[in-house]
Amino acid sequence: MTQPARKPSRIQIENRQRIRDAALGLFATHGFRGTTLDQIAGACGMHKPNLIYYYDSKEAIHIDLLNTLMTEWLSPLDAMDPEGDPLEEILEYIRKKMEMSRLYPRESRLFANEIVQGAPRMLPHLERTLKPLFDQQCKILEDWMAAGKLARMHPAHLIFSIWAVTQHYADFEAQIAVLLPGQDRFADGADQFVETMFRKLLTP
Amino acid sequence: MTQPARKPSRIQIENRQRIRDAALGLFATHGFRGTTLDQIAGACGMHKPNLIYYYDSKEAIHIDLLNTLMTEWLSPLDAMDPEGDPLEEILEYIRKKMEMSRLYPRESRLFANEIVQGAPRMLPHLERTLKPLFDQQCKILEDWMAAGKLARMHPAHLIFSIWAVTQHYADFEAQIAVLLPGQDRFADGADQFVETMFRKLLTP
DNA sequence: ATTATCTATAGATCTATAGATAATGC
DNA sequence: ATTATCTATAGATCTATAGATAATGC
Repeated sequence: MTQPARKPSRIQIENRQRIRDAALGLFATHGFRGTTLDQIAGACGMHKPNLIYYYDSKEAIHIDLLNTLMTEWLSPLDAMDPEGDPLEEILEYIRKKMEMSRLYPRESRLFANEIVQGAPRMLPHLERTLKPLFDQQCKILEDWMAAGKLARMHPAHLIFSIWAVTQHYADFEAQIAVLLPGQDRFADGADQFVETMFRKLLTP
Repeated sequence: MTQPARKPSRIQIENRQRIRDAALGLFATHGFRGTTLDQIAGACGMHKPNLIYYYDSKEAIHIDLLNTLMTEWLSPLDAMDPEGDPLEEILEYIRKKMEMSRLYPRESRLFANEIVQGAPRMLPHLERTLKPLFDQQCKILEDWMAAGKLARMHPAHLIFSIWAVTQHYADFEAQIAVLLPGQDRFADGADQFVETMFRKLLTP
């Protein structure tokens, strides 16, 4: 209710962005309940009540983050072209997913947190937005397989395995850092491994 | 300090078990900070101060859970036999990991929560216990590959991909339930998909 | 006697608000 | 005038303790 109603000013937009940026890192690392307004305020150099001036509540920040996440997260899946070369289309999708793990690990972990905890705030979003896109992509994969252009397998589980492997590098980074110490996790052949793996798997 | 010092009685052992069982589900779903002593007490039918009678603090419950988790989580990795048939050893390991996702999703999610959040309480454990075992298993895989019994690939990333794919079914169950509704996620070919996938990948 | 349970609550922490003060835009 | 920032704090929630009461074991 404290939230401004009219067209947002430049300062409004900038400050809301600053808040989201600070909150993203904290929610991703400590979860929703594990993050306090004090921490967010500290991270973006604002005072606590100022956050509530820009967002109705702590939850409103979280929901705003999840909403923008959902659209950004889906964009590469959207891009698979039924007319393109099947293997290259999928490998390009996988490359994009790996790039997202590298560039946006906070986003990946925020999403992981939300889903591991049963997707309390995102279930409707998954139903309405992800599900149709997912079904459509499964259909494309099935057609490619039926046409003998890809090895036959369960398309849904194929997508799950792509998500699992690519997101693992962002979500389990703390574990990987222990097991492959002193190396850039990505430069060290993760991309190459993943690409080779799926190429072999998908080749008929 | 309230915690009993001497040999634990049967009731001690039982009640501590009840507490752990209740706390496991809650920590796995809501995270450490997202879970309250009230909730744990409610879930195991005890009074709040009674929990502190059996455990020094909320954190002590969490740490106890992570400790037991660490040993149980590692046992299947331990079981790969350098003398066995390479492909069958790995596939058997994968089957065990899938079974663990199916039977112990709470444990998998507790672990995922901890790692996604940077492993604040488990990093030393990972260093001391998981790392040596991991290096040893990488060595075994390398030897098998060098002997031409497995397709050549980066052994560490191979293990990561096995973990990622198998644990995904437990950790992202909420998402999978939306995308493959009305089906038993496991009966519906997940096991078969994963086994076929890695068999193809690993065959030289 | 010792071990376990229960009620009541202290003290810390956390979200959100009230309201005064400062900065900005017409 | 309107928008933004800041101090102080109310009220809720949460961990952990004190201490009285009940149950169990020798």
